[in-house]
Amino acid sequence: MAVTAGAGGTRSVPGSLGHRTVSAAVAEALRQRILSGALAPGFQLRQDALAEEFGISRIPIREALLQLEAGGLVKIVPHRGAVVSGLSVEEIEDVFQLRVFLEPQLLILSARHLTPEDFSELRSLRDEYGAALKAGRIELWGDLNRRFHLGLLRHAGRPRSLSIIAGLLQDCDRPTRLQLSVTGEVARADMEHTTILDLCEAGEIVAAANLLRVHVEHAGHSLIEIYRRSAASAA
Amino acid sequence: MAVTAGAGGTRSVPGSLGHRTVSAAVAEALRQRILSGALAPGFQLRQDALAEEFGISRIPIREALLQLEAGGLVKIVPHRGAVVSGLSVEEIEDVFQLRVFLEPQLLILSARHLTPEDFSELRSLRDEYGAALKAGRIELWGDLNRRFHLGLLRHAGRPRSLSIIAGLLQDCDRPTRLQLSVTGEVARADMEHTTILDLCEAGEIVAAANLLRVHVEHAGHSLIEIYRRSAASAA
DNA sequence: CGGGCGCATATTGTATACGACAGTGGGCGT
DNA sequence: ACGCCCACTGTCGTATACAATATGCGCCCG
Repeated sequence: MAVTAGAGGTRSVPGSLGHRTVSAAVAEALRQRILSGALAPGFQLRQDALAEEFGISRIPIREALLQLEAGGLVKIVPHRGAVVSGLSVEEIEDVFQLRVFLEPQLLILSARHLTPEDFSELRSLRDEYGAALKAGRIELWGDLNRRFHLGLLRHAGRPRSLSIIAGLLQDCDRPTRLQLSVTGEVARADMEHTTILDLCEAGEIVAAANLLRVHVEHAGHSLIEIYRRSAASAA
Repeated sequence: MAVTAGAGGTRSVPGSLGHRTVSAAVAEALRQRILSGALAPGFQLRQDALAEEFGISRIPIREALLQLEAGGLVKIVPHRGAVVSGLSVEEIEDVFQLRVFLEPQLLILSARHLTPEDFSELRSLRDEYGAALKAGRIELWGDLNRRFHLGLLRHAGRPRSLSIIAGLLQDCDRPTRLQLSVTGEVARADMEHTTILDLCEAGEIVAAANLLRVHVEHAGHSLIEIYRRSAASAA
């Protein structure tokens, strides 16, 4: 369909991109905007405006918003529209506490089943992460971090836990990115990732799990510390 | 809207019900059907058929399906429709391990903040539960159990954990209901609920948390035991 | 002069209609 | 005879059009 509408004007729906449906593409685009902070928490998303901007009708917009609501990125109130949802300090603390408990546990289950291919993939993710760090490509950081963590835990045989962690990682990502002047933290994370990987490959699974726990704990404390100072936004 | 279409036939959308939109009502109706087992895992949901059955157009159906996919009840494949998703034994084990881990922890945080009103509400839920048990109203069981558990944990100050547990409880519900000839288990659960409530009210928080852990553990083991025997369905 | 009611408007929710994709069966070529 | 290509069919995805609902403002009444 897409490109018949020359009328639409200024737009850029990446139908060319790998997505199979327009609504999925829009969902992805909006997700990026929200995670990147371009759309601040509390911002109201109006269907008409989005539809016009993307040069499409409101139906795919609505379905995209539904998908985002599933991921907790927006909140939809019937007849009143969708607003970008933010996380309170309380919620962030909760998210990190869950990660601290769940991730090491899964790593212990998963580590012994990591294959050489897994290690190679994880190393390449870590390399990309380091490269993104050096290049200052902040917008890549969250996704790479997420894929790294999930890759580590992939073989734990706990599918539900894994999908929960995926959600937690995504929710960590946004507030983290907002206060990302702390590149020191990211560099530290990079080093810790490497060490965790080495420990896993060496069979030092418990040590790896402990380091992972510390790694997440530290990231959480650091983020909450920063978050508390700029006590402005609310949910 | 709705009722202009007398043509539809077997109408059942309860617009009278508290729902504010049709799609939400449809989502709820389908959720009930799936959780009650009326729609078996693997069943393909065709939008046309559902639209005709409810006497509405496909749009609210689509949005309802999106919402269900968010809750993990169905899986949507682009251009190929939605199928009811089932849980593998592996997933059920995971769900119960998560509950065993999370619920006692939250109870310890929540118990001391339960108000007299909370206790009164929880007792009345427990009473309803017992009444449903005696009356054999199986379809009420899951919802009451869910509300009871969530009510206990309400004041833990861990919003994200709470919503995760809500999802876990929902996912427990369906497989549990399928094999519900084990009324003995339900009766046992009823007694344990009462004891947990008493312990909380008496301030024996740790004891309550321990009993809650045992309660969930037992329910999990029992369900998995049964589930393994009738090893038929898959995800 | 203040408070409650009703209309106007903006936005969302739903219906209908059309175009597009995946799966399938028959016809054709080799 | 076997395999490939093409048109067909069923279903989904999206566009357009209409109806319903929430909000803000002005007006009437107390």
